[in-house]
Formats: sequence, C-alpha cells, structure tokens
Amino acid sequence: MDVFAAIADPTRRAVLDLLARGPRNAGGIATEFPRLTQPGVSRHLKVLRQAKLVVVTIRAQQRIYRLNPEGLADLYEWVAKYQAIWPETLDSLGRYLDARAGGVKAKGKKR
Amino acid sequence: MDVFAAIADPTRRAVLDLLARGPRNAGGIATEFPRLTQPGVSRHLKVLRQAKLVVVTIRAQQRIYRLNPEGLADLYEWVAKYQAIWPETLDSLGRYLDARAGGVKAKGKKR
DNA sequence: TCGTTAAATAACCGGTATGTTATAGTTGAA
DNA sequence: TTCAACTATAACATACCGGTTATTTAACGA
Repeated sequence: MDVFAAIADPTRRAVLDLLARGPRNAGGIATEFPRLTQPGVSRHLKVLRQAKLVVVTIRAQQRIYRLNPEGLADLYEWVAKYQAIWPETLDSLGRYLDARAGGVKAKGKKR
Repeated sequence: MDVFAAIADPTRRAVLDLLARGPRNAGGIATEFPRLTQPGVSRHLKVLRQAKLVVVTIRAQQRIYRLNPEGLADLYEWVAKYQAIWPETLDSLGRYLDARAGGVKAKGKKR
C-alpha cells in the first residue's frame, strides 16, 4: 500500500499524529485507541511501515515506533507540485492564502 | 469522500496531473484514460468535485474541469505540520533534505 | 523449563469502492 | 421537432479494506 492510500484512513492519520508527539511502543499506541483491538492497530502499523511512514526498533518484546520522514517527503513532493502551479491556475489564490495566513476570522471554513 | 481518500486512487491523481496542464472537458479527460470507460471517469470526477479538488464550469453540453486549490490546501496543511516537527523528530533530516535539494545523484530513489 | 508479556499473523465477515453496461438528461444543430 | 453530442446516473458484480476473534511467534523472568 502506497503513502497516499496509507494516509487515507483516519485512524492511521491519528496514529501518525500520536507519534508526532514522540516514539511509542505498539501497545502504547493500541491503548490510545480504545475502540480498536490490538490486532487492528497492529495491522494499521504494518501499513504505515510498508508506506515508510514509520520505522520500528526492537527493545525486548516491545516494538518502538517512530515517525519516518521518508514516506511523508514523497507526499510533500506531490503536493508541492500543485502549489507551484496554483498562481497560474487560479487568480483567487492570493485572496485564498491571505485568508488562511491572516487567521480564521475571514473564512467560514469547517475544520 | 474527503481529500485524503480522494487522492488515494492513482487514477484520480492522474486526472489531477492532467488538469495541472490546463482545463479540460469531461470527454477530453476520459479519452486520456483508454483503459477506463466514460462513466468510470465521470465517477472519479464526481469524487474530485466533492473533495473540492476540482471545479466545473458548464459550456453547452460540455463540463469544463479545472483544478481547485481549496482541497489541496487542506492536504498541504496536514503535510506541513509534519514538516515542522521533522527536525525535532529525526536527526537524519538534514542529510535527507540535503540529498533531495542537491539533486538526485546522491539517492537511488525509485520514482 | 515454564509461564507471562508483547506483538504479529490467520481466518473470517461486512461494507464500500471501483469497474462495467445500459440508460437518462441536456444542449445544440439541422 | 428530431437527432446527435456530451455527460451523468442507475444497477450490478467483484475486489479490497478494516474490523473482529483466535492463534502464533518471540523474548524475558522466575
């Protein structure tokens, strides 16, 4: 499963968000998702591993998971390609970026 | 379907890549994908529309599709969040970015 | 060695996404 | 008004994804 499919799942994005706050072992990750079982989380971790979004180190029985920039860099490159063409594509880009950079007050965006 | 799920499909990413080169009507897009039928492409376009990755204007019977930065901006924000934390997360980031910025010669990346 | 802990894998199931063919809906043109 | 062009929708089949329970694998400790 590639990076794009890997981050399509909200649970996996939540795992990445969790790991963004620091490394954690598999069990520690699983307990953060009470609605999922341990094998369920384990399979998500497998997907993230294959997409090179996380790396694992072994310590005794534990598997320590960490973020891996490699997979995310691939994703970023893809997004950056579109960033580059936006100015030529839509003249509303300026207003759009201003609204974002200048706080949320000007927009009614749901987030 | 949200932006992350929308770009998970390689065909839809190819459609976006195509639209990055300029607006195109639905039929023109469909003919670029000979392995898919017209209704198949039409459904992909519907997903991209709902994810706000493209916008449509009507001209006679034709539907002209264009890239829409709105959906991609949401994605970019998510990626940028991880960009920000990489330096604290992995000390190999410097080497990594150098290898990327300094051309492809130093890396054997498949792309 | 044996039991415990930690995590992954196997097997299965339901839902959804993606593809197809067939059809409907609009618009322009003759 | 009738036909052709363009696109979307409906209906259906199949494959894959994400969840579960049960089991296996691996490592530590007594």
